[in-house]
Amino acid sequence: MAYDHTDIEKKAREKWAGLDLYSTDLLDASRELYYLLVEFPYPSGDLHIGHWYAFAVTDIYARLLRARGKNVLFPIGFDAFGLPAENAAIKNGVDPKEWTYTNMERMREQLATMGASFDWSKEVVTCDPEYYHWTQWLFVKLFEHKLAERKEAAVKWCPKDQTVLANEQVQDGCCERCGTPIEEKWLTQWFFKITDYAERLLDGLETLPWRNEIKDAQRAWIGKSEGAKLKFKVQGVSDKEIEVFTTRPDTVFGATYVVLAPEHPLLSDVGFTKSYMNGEEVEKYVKATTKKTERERSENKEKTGVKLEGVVAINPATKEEIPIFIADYVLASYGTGAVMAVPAHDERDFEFAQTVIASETRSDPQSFIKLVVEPDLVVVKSWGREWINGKEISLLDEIRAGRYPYTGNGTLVNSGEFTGRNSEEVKWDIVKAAGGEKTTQYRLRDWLVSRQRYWGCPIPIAYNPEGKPHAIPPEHLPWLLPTDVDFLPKADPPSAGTPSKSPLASSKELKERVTKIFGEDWTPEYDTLDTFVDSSWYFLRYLDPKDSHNFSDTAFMKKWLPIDRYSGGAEHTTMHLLYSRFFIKALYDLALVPVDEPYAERFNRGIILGPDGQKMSKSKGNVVNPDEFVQNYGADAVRIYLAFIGPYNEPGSYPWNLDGVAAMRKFLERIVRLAERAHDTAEVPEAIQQALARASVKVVDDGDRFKFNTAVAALMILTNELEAFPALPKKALKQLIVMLAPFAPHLTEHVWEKLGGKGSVHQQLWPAATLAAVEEREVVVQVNGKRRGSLALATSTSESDAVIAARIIPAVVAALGGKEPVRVVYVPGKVLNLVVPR
RNA sequence: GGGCGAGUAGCCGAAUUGGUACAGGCGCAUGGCUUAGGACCAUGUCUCGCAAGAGGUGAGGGUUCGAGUCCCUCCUCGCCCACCA
Repeated sequence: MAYDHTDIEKKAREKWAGLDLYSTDLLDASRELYYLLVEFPYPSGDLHIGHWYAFAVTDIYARLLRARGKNVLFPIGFDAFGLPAENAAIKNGVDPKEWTYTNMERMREQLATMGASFDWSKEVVTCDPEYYHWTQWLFVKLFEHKLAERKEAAVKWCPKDQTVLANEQVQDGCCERCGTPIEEKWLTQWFFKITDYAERLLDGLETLPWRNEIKDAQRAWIGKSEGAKLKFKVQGVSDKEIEVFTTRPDTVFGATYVVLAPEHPLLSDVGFTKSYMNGEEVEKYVKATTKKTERERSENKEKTGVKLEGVVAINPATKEEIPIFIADYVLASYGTGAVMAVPAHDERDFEFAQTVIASETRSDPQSFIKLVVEPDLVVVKSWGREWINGKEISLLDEIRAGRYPYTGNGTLVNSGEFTGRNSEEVKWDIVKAAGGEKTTQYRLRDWLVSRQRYWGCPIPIAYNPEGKPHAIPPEHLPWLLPTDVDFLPKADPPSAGTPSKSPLASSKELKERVTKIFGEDWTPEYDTLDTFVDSSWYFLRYLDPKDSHNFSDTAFMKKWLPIDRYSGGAEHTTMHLLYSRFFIKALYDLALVPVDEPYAERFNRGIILGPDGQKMSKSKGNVVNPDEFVQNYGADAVRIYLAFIGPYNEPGSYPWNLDGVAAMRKFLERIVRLAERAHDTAEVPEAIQQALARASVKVVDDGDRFKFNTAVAALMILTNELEAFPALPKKALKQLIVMLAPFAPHLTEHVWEKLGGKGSVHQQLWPAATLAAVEEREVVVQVNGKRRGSLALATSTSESDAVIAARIIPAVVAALGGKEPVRVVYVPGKVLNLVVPR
């Protein structure tokens, strides 16, 4: 029986299609329901190794679950809006829609060659009006409940893609998509109020059984910090005050100046700007910093800033007059965009005092360093010595001399009535005394969802003549993406208050549509939605993608949610995963979905490296093309290899071994040969039954843990064991084939037929594992923890009987050296340790 | 700089709760079969040792009858965040 994989795979797929094997009957509750989700792909055009790793391996689990009698929903679709389609349009003049749909067609065919058992009848395509109709409907719901709102804020801008980006989409100060250094702008944009849910997003993590890496990454991203808002009155301009956020209000007595971010709103407040004399210099600095990319701002270690001349703020604790600066080390987008500077107790403020203050005020920077917290002597004792400038000096002396910022807690000094108290203990009393209020800040920013791009879901909003946004009424949804549009991005970035330069602004049809519905002087929203909005709810739509009355079916949602297991990439931890958790929580509050966490389990898979152990990249020339291997060795060999390459339950990185797929091919060929010599014997020998049962249990356990590497190893061991039997019953071999079927769906279908199996191998139930209660197990006998022999003992053997048996072993007798054990440690079935005095 | 994770053979990796360290695969070696084979089969493959045995999971220490697994210090690598007040 030759193994012609091309022919075998083609025939197997035709057979499955004929039997309609993978359509899920959502109403069939006679079996246990299981919703297995894998992140849907972007239709980039070609299936690469990452796609195979994502879909083929998750498919193994879908098939395992079905074999175990579960009613499995394993859907697929396309995250089809997005920048690459539009960029292709700009570059090659093709219609983004055509580009996208052509790619999807190709990818459907390619996905089929994997042997993936997706239920295509529930396919979801986010750029179909039937889908984005409901994205828009959900947007309107959020808008009506003030969870979607327009506001002015410091936002990230990509000068190449000509669009704003969400905070999460900036990596290393660069645009996630194109790598261009991003700029910060102050703009009016649409936001989802994810910060309202910060606390609940944190709470929800407590009960989720996800791996800690994922939960910790989300916690870090949300970045909760407890602190206080304090108000610094501006002297001379009575109604102005500068509000700062600090996590260390206990150091307020040491605040010797205040710093505003260059984008701080006060700097565009006429009442305030006329209060200082060096307006020109300030404006120059502001302009210079806003021009800088975020990367330039953070890479430049040297701090810069300008003092506002002729105006001072009042420290609310000391009532002293202190200078005001602007400096770009203060972020406009965090806290209040202003900080109180305590150079004695904050490294950044200390550095600023050493450099900028020295040059800006012509006074001794030391006069700004006011010690208010002294390290407790206990602390100093344990780490109190440091080498500074090559000399060993008491750190306490350095701190007292103002030559070293001390950022820990300790005893307050120079702090009025609080002097002598513990800084941590009186922190909140100081807030009260200074007239401030306790607040919690989050690193998480509201989710910016507007994009100045064409190929996205149109935001279903129109503006009245006063510029107030109104939702497009439901009867006009889907709010279609116009086609009479010039995609080319406009050169100038938008600025606050100016009309949008988005591609949609060039559509006459869109404007006419708005005029017709709302009247003259009304204008459409020209921005489109971030594609992460599309993907925040797609898994709800899978339940009934053709429903034209609802975004999803309530009865189905009650049955099938939450998703049992979600398989995806680690790169989505702080983006998609966080966004969709927020989205579901918001919809839960609006009573639209029955659960407030979407995913019961989440598994982040790893990545496949090139054969050289480096990340695959065209420039390194180490890209592995899966098609080549599929052609030479078959899809099944590639599937098994990917399952075998490493544990799927942790986001490690695994180098592609050039001989690996060939090895799996050899394994499959051994299976074929094994099938050829199987007999119609009626009885399956006990030893074979046990080998089958061991594999059956192991594969199920490992599968549930997403450890397909050891599951494959178990099947290899089983194959080795079966090969050793001269007479192989077909019955036994069929069980091996059923267990191998999830991994190698095509070949096993072929072999199943050859063995005379009925129907499809994929309709067979998992072999019941009747592991004989093993009476005897090998027990290791140790003397003082050293292995001295072993015994085959029933698990029911008592400790004293075990000791008697052990004391007959010569090596044990020798090791005991005539001494009596003073202690015996006996773990039945595992170990017997005799402890003697040394 | 901060957070998280990981270091086991020539390579990828096994080792559910602390209980025989290195399963399975690759690679390599020897032999068989063969006109030949990069096919297939068999055997071997952590180190030292003829053997009995001893040592061995990045380094050092600790807890324990017993540590790859737990604790402390350090080193290296990876990922994420990064002037977040």
